[in-house]
Amino acid sequence: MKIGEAAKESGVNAKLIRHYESIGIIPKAARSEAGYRKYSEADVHILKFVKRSRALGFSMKEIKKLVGLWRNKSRASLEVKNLALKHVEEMENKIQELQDMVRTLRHLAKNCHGDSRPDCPILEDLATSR
Amino acid sequence: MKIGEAAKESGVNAKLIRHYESIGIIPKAARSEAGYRKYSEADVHILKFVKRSRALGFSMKEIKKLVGLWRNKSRASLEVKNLALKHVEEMENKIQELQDMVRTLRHLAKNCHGDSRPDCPILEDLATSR
DNA sequence: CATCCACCTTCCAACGGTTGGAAGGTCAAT
DNA sequence: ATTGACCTTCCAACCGTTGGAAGGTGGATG
Repeated sequence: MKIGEAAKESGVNAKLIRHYESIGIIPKAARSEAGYRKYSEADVHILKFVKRSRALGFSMKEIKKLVGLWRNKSRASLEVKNLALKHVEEMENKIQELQDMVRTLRHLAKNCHGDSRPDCPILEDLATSR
Repeated sequence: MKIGEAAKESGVNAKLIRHYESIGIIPKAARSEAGYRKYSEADVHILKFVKRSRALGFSMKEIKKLVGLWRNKSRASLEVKNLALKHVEEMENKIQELQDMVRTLRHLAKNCHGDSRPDCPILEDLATSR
C-alpha cells in the first residue's frame, strides 16, 4: 500500500502521515525500490489509533505514549487510565476557563445596547484595570 | 517610561509588548535619543486593554479590531457587541467539543480496571475504527 | 575614569499540530 | 512521447508566547 491509499484507508492525510513519521509517532515506513513508503494493514491500524486519540483531544506527546502502551502487551492498565484521567482533568480545567469567559462576556453583552450609539459596556470593561 | 516600567505597570511582559508593536496591535512607541521605547500612561492603558481582552479569550485579530473600536469614539456599540457574541459562540462550541471528549473518556476510564493487568477498554476503544 | 549591573536594542528560533507550496522523481496509460 | 496522478524532500506559514544570543546605554559604585 502506498501512502495515498493508506491515507484514504486511515482517514489521515498523506502529509500528516509523513509528519507523524518524522516526529516519531509512528514507526518509519518500509520503502519500495523507488523510495515510496509502503504500508501494511497494521500500519493503517496505528494511524486510525492516532486519529481516534486526536479526536479525544490527546496531545501528540500523550499519543506517543499511548501508541507505545498499546503495542506493549504487558502494559499495566493503570498507566493508561492515569494518562486518560490526567487528560480529562486538563480538559475540565479548560472548560471551566472558557465558561468563566463566556459568562463574563455574555453579561457584558447583555448590558450593551447593540445599536448605533457609541457607548458600550464591553469596551468600558476591557478598558478598566482590575 | 521605558519598556520595563510599562511592563510592570501594565502587567504585560516587555518582550510581549515589543511583539504586540511588531504585529501592529499597539501603535509604534516613541523613542528616546538612545533608541529606547518611551511609554505614556495612555500607552499603558492600551496594554491593559489588550491584556484584559486576552484574558477573555479574544484572538489577536479580534483584539486589533477592539482596540480600533475603543479608540474610535464614533464607533457603533453594535459592532462591538457582534464581535463579542461571535466570540462567545466560538467558545461555546469549543466547550461542547471538550465536554463530549470528557464524557467519552470518563466512560472508558470507568470501565478500566486501573491495575497491573494489561487489558484496558481505553486502548481497545482507541484501536477500534468507527 | 573604569567597571559593573541592570536595562535596553534587534534578530532568530522554538513550542504544537497542521497545511501549503515548490521542485523534482516514478509509474501507468494513452 | 507525453500526460497526469502519484510519490519524494525541504522550507514556510498559521497563533501567541517565550527564550536566547550579541550588543548598546544609563547610572551607580570603587
